[in-house]
Amino acid sequence: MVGKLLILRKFLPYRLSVLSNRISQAIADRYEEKFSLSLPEWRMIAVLGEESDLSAAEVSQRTAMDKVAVSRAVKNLLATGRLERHFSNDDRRRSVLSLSTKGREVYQKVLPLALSYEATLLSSLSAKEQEFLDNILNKLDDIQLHTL
Amino acid sequence: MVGKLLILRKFLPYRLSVLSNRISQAIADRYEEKFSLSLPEWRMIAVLGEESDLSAAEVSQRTAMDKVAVSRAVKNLLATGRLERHFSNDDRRRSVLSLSTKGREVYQKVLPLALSYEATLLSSLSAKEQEFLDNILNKLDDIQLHTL
DNA sequence: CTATATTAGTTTCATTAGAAACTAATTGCA
DNA sequence: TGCAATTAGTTTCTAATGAAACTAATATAG
Repeated sequence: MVGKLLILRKFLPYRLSVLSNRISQAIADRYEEKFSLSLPEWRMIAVLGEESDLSAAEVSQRTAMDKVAVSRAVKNLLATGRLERHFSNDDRRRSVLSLSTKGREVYQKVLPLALSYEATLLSSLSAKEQEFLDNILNKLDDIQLHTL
Repeated sequence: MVGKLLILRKFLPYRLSVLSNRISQAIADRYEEKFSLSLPEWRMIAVLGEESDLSAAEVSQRTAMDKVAVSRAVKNLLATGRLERHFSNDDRRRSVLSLSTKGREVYQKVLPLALSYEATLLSSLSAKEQEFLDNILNKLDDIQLHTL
């Protein structure tokens, strides 16, 4: 009986982790260097650039960040004047978040950087590979890991 | 002139990050719960299960963990009796690491869990998609991010 | 040789991230 | 009403992470 092997560098979870960390780190370094923006802060700017007047919980849902991370990003972005916050009249616990003029400027500057970053990644892939990748990621996203 | 959009949930670096974090977290939870093994410790066990008598630097290279992470994993695995260490006679700075009997037992138990985990992920993909994914990851790995 | 530079690995220190506890506002129900 | 349960968001406390400083061994230049 031959034992099964696990070659770490071919193991899918490991490969995804190493690749993703390398990419995230490279991006985070750039945002930090050029805009003094952490990755959570950048994500927050990204979603609010797409859609305004979200609550912290809605930002949390759209960015996959937990509420603590969102709370800290809000705090920092408010402190640096890139975010505006007021509170809902319906429910005065709910924050209503939007980018300030300064925040929109940052968004407009970071946007091309982010898109060109992604374009560089995708440029190594054929059109067909890009299409496959999109489908593959969708399928992997759907797996219910807790049932394992 | 129409501004470009960045929809976070379709942005490749973001998708990879969320997927990878979800998978890594699920795996880490299992290893922790069943074997009191952190993910860095598990990675170390995985490479030493494949190949014995590596130095810390060699483990670092094979696991993509930095030397501090390796040093801590060594410390913990020694403390729990799952690792053996001696030092090279050629160069008494270099550690020579291998799994203890107990460490090999852990390896043999975790191995099927890891493989079935991966199998679950892959089972959502067709054979063709699996092949594409392998190639795609190889290509993405080769991109030199620092030149951006 | 021997003094300086380099290398392997560890420790320390500062930052980050997450879990749990907390505050304040709202809802539901007796 | 009014009191318990829930929800939104914040703060606090602890653990994980990485950079930089450190120790010990080896290699190299004079």
